[in-house]
Amino acid sequence: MVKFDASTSKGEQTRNLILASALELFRENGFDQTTMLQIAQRAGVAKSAAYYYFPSKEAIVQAYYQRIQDLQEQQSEALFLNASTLKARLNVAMHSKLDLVRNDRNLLGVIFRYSGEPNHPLSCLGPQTADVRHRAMAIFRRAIEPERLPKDLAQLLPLALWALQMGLIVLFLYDNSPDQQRTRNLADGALALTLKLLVLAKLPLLKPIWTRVLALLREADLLPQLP
Amino acid sequence: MVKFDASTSKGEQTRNLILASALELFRENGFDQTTMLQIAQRAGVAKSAAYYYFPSKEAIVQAYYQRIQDLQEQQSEALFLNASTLKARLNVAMHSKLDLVRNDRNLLGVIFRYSGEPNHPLSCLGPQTADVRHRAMAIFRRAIEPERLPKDLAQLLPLALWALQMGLIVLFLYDNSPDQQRTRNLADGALALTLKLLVLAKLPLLKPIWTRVLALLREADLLPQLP
DNA sequence: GTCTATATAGCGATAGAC
DNA sequence: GTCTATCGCTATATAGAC
Repeated sequence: MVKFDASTSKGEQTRNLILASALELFRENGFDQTTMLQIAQRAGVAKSAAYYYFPSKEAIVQAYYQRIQDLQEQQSEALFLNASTLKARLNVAMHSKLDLVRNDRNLLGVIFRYSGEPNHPLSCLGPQTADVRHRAMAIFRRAIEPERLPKDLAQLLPLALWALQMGLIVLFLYDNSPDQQRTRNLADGALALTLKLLVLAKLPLLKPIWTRVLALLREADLLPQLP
Repeated sequence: MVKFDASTSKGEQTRNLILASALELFRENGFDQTTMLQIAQRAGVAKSAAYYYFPSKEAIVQAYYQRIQDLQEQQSEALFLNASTLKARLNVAMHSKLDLVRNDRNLLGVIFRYSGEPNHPLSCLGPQTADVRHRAMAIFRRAIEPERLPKDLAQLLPLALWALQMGLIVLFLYDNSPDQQRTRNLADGALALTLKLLVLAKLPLLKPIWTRVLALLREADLLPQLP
């Protein structure tokens, strides 16, 4: 039977407790240095209880990342209200994610562990994580929604901006400049350039280039075919 | 004292034996299903001997990847001799790597495991793997060498093409079309587009775009500063 | 459905042989 | 420098309690 208040059911509470304990320990001692036993002990449960809720230590980080995505959805929705230009909205969509993970750069890298293994359930590019991936793209879709863009660009942009964001997150993890300012500047510059390219895209000289890019991506099955 | 014939010294032989045994087992049973004990047993040594030569199971895959890089250097050098156009040379540089890993797609994904962890010795973007990374870029540098390209483009292209190659390799791992033809076509299309953009780059309309891209990458410390 | 106690197998470290 | 024997610790599976 479905619980009415699943968010605070007994199981959900225990799960949250384990997640919170794990994040504390990860932040204190690092991911690899933390053991499942420590996590369970801090949460006051048996080790096997932790495995009941999370199939692996890495799965805890995946749960953390889903929570980040929840938060980004809430925050960006609020920030969009005060963002009147496309530029402002793209900046919100791009930077709000970086803002949320700013203090967890050590932790976040674990998300990428199985990116080269298509069959692993935690592959950040695999079918099992499609939900959080599509939700991240949806935020970019919301950002460009008010504009009157051609259909194919409206289709391409969320994917392209999501890919840019993933790349920037990786750079963010490697960035040792103060407050990762280098990555922030690159994000700003890349978005400004995107806007410039959107304008130039209409010119007859560049139109065939755009057409080719879109055709290529469709052939590679990276974009859904147009109806 | 330095050995004269290091490639066939006792240690090197054992190391090669362990590497070969590991690759056999990885291909037979998969990376995760294979244990260090199995590897050592097939090589006829103690488990701790395997750990003497390779600090971890993942490090064996890294050694495999370095060997692939060796082979690509030899092969591309030979193939360059018959490649007279820039297009042909770029195709050699891009496809020869894919050709070499074609049958090890399960294995290869492991090299991306620590891509989000800058301090891990096996991070494919970290300082400890810079050598193989720079060697991969050098092949693209050799491919464009005969052309008379402006200095900044000659600097940008090896990095950009290497990044493209890394992306294509990931796609290659996820590509379930026959012989990964989808990825091959995307590689061809992306290279053709690159050539087109090189031509258009000289136009006054696009010159400022190029300048901006280069400035952005320099600011982000992704390209070495010009003298 | 939620959780525990127990068991196993593998990683990786260490001390030391040759 | 090359390699072995051994050991502690951890991840994770399983059987079953409530």
